[in-house]
Amino acid sequence: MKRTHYCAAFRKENAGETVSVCGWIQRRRDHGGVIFIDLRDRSGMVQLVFDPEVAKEYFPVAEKVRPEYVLSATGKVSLRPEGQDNPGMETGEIEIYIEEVEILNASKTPPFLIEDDVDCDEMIRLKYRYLDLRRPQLQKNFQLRHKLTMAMRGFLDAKDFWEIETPMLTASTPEGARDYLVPSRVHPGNFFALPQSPQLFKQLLMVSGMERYFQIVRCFRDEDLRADRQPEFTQLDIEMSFVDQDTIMGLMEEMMKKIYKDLLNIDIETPFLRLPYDEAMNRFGSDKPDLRFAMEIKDLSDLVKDADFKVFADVVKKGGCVKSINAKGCAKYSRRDFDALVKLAGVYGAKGMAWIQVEEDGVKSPIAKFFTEEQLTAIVKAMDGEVGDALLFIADQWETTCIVLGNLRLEIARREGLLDDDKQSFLWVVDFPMFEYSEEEQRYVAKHHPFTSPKMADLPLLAEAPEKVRADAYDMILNGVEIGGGSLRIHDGATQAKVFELLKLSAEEVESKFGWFLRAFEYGAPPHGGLAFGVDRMVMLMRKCASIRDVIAFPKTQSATCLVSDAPGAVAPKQLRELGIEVRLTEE
RNA sequence: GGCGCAGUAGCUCAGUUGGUUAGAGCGUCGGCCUGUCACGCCGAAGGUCGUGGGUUCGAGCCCCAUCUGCGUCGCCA
Repeated sequence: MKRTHYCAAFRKENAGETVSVCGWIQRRRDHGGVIFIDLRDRSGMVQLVFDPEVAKEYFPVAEKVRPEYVLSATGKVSLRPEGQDNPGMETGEIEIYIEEVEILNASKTPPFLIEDDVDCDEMIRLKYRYLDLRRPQLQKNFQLRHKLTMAMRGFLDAKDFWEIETPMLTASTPEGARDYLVPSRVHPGNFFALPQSPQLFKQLLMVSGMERYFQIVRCFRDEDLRADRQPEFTQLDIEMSFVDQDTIMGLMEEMMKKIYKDLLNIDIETPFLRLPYDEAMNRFGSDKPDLRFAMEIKDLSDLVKDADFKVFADVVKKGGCVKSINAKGCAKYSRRDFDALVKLAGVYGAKGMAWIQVEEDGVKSPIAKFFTEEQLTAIVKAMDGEVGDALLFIADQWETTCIVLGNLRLEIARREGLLDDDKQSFLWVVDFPMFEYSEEEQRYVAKHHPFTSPKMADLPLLAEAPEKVRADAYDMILNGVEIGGGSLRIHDGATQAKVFELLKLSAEEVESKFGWFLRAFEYGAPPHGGLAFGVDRMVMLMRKCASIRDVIAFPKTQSATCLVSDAPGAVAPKQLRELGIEVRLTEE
């Protein structure tokens, strides 16, 4: 078997060369006397010509082969006859007159065509993933993914980082996502957990004096899946000693700038905008705002608190707020459209949604009758409402109001085509709250993780007003997607103890769950911090993929199964006996 | 766990008010064809209508349950 070139390597300059190519048959066009075969490999396609006068003994081979057969072919690159160029093909100016061909393997008829525009049920694509992956679009996704991780390694190596591996079989820790567990045969009844992230180990590496660490690492979280969430996913995990927040963020901006330039030839502006969490929520209704478009949220509580509209007035009285967005040009929406938006608001917890359509002859609104002319004019003015706009209102507790409007803002943007795929809107969201109160658990829980450092300035608030304590935490956002996040870490035992106390973790619990980790901090832990990027999400954004499954070679379905291997599956009774495990399925 | 969409030939889909033998395009198979590139022409094969139950003289279609895939809320320190 010979191979001198990739299929897509040929241009008219190659005419006259004798070459050998290998690949899969894309399509065969049999004209009786002459047969054309499009041969595909990783690089693209080239047209092979079987002419009985050139290689008579191989003509029967060309008659026999079918799509996805694997061939090795040798022949002479030739300019195509006058007028026979195919401008839609990279190699459309030439073709290869085959002198010799070998069938390296036959193929069953594939269940679907191997083409970019296959319109095929994803279940079948996932079952035959190895065929789906032959499609050029998916191959490009993995080529870029490779280039991305290579670029990350190159950049970080140049900045004195060391790539160090951490355990996959590790300890289950409370807080955070549900763990994937691995039973121990040697210690029946005991379990490892697969890492949700290498968080604790990378901090130990800082105690170890590694100073600058990174790892491109698989992480596991046993939670429900989404279009951008898989139970196993890849992080670029980074940690540094002796740095402040600005140093970390500046370095990461430099990395993103280089990656986008080198891989996509896109220039991105640095430094990125730094938006405090409160401001992100107030102006955009999200802790990962999409800043490719404006449509900012405005607070109208003061304007409406004395109006006759009880719904608004009561919410404000109870400490909530009334906020609004201006959906430019959406006054044209039908009652049906507004009802759909109300329904959407309900999904995110709103009890209702009010709206005002600003029209030539005044405002039109189901709630107009509750307001005076002056009040309506003031509201429209406050929202910069012009004829043709629709103002959407939500009245609720602060967080709900923000989140609902944030999602309405995105929905309007989608409907109105405001989301430009070619725009890269990077920013940092900073100053996250350290804790949030969990109604379910009746206690405060860490919003990031319990090793995140509170802001020094907010330390006095730790005891009396934990919800007001901000953390030295930061998320990198691109086009409304959280692509990375991290924090400075607590490196002194006293602060860490206070945080655990606030999280209502008893000394015994802390000792049993984190004792092994905290002990390290008694031996001279340097100040340190870091962050982690979602590699899959970055590839998605760079390749404009709608699904994270398109950037993972063998992804799981929404119910966390693998359709290629049929995992998870039952195991032999012997395996369970060795592990001391008995399976008892509860019948519902 | 909740809400929503989908499941009919290998693939993508159509299928009327519940009524004889469930159709089309692509693909596949066979034949013809020396310049196609989604080649063309002629012919053929190919179906548990996701699964189970119910209503009915009769169900692809109506009802109930269930499975699978996708989206989403909860969840994801």
